Amino acid sequence: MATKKTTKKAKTGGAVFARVHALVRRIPRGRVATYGQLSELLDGRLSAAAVGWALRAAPEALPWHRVINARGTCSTDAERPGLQRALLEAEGVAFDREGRLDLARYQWRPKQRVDKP
DNA sequence: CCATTGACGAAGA
DNA sequence: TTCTTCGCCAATG
Repeated sequence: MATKKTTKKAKTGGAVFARVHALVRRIPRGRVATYGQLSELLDGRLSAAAVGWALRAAPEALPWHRVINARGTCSTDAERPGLQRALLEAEGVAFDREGRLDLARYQWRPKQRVDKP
């Protein structure tokens, strides 16, 4: 290997969005996932920020509203005020008065049950 | 190719 | 607990 300028460690040729897309689609209705969680499910090669980038450029067909930050708040409030919260509430997710939800209760758990007493 | 940004996360104050 | 700082990777100009 002689010329190695572009660090293509992982098929970054636009496959980033495709990967995130496939993962977000697996999130069941009434459940949410954090950016960091998605990054870990993606082998942790992508950072949470990278996941956010893919979602921001994602089509409307993608249920991005099920993806929130680690604080349990909607980061999209700047671009889509109230939209993400409304969509989640329609799926049975309850929000706090400060616009936050209980991650321990609504965070999607792949491969395991998600019911908390 | 370099610099800046961004819907993030973790750690420190 | 909240706010700030730094680091993360990818996309854009």
